[in-house]
Amino acid sequence: MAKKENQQAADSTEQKIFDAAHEVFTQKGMDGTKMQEIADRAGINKALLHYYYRTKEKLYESVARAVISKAIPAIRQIIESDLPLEEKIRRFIETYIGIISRNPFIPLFIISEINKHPERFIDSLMPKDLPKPAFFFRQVEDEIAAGRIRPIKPQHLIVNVISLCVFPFVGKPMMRILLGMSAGEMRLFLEERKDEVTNFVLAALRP
Amino acid sequence: MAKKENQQAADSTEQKIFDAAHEVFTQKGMDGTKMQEIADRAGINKALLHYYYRTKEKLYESVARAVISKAIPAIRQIIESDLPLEEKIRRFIETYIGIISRNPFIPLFIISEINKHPERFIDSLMPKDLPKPAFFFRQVEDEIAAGRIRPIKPQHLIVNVISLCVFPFVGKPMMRILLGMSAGEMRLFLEERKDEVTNFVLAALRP
DNA sequence: ATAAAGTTTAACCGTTTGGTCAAATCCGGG
DNA sequence: CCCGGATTTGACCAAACGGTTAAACTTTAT
Repeated sequence: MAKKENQQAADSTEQKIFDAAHEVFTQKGMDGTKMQEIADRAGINKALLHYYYRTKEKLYESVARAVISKAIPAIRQIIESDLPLEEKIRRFIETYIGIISRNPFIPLFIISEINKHPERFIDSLMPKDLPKPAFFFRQVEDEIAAGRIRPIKPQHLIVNVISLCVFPFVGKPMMRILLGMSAGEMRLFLEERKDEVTNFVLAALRP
Repeated sequence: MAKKENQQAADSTEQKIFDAAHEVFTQKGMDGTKMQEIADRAGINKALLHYYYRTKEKLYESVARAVISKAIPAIRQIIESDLPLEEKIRRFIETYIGIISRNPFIPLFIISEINKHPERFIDSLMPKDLPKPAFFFRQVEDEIAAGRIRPIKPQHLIVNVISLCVFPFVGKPMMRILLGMSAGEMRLFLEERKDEVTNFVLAALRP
């Protein structure tokens, strides 16, 4: 009982650090983040960062792993499921946009990380359980062969769908400027994305 | 004549600094770039960075302005031209993907900058001559009214086109992992994007 | 109650960083 | 050649930065 409370207290400091680091790293990246800032945000002494996480690098990797793993399982389940293709595409779009809406830092963080430190991403951050799109590709090809969708390379299709889901969130500030929208208008616009992307993709696939 | 040579020598040091800064800033961002590194890359004494550009911030802004302005004029000309809609979309895709292919750092740089420092972007880096999409929007609406394309909100259309053009380049390392491609295969894949995006968009617009 | 283990603190460390400054050097014109 | 302006150099600066350390404090186990 007393041991359990202590465990929670230890978890609490470690968790405080993690949460603060999560906020600052996702906002300012690795280089722009100072350890003192994380400590300030967590309301603790900076030395504790090293007590619990040893180095800045390791703290960053912990956060990065958590960020990266936030999206993978649900996406993987859909990609590898045996739902009919159209239903799969609908589900993918709905799920992916849902996840990104609730965690808008994810795409930019991952993209930034993988572009700046490809080796680190591949060597230690990349999840082992990435979705395998082979079944999806076969589905696309079967639908093409059956004449139910127009011919398209499956690789391009999946890249198109991902692009349409992700980029408006990544490029949101710029889209907003280009479209001359207020913050409220932009929020509404992004809420429409699920339907708009689904309709666009399915329309593009008509034979 | 002799004065001209001196002018060129001055330009040469300033240009050397700019070119080196361009390389390092676009790769490592503002926070990850050290002034000594730029000086090393330019083969000059670090104090010259301050002689010519005063501060790191000003040097960064010079580079950022150049990066941002690389894409705008050609894009703007197309968006605001009175080409027929289908031709406009073809031209836009071809031009935009062409620019990004030759300058793959542009999207990530701009996205990173605008997400990390929106005020700086809006206050001092944003070009005054951004494309105004109003005419494009009217064209889309006219084509819908005439039954030549299927109904779609013009704002979503332009965001879709931009997303399809840009994101595969921004997310290239991740796409490559997902698709299990070699570097050579990925290059070929990106070369196909012009046609694939054009076909996809035009297919999506069929009535 | 006591000792051991765990956690926290605050001062400190060496290195790095953007920037400064005065002297040296270069250049062009008279 | 001399002079003044422009450019370059190399040493230096203070602050920032990730990290260390030993002592103090807290918690746990006996």
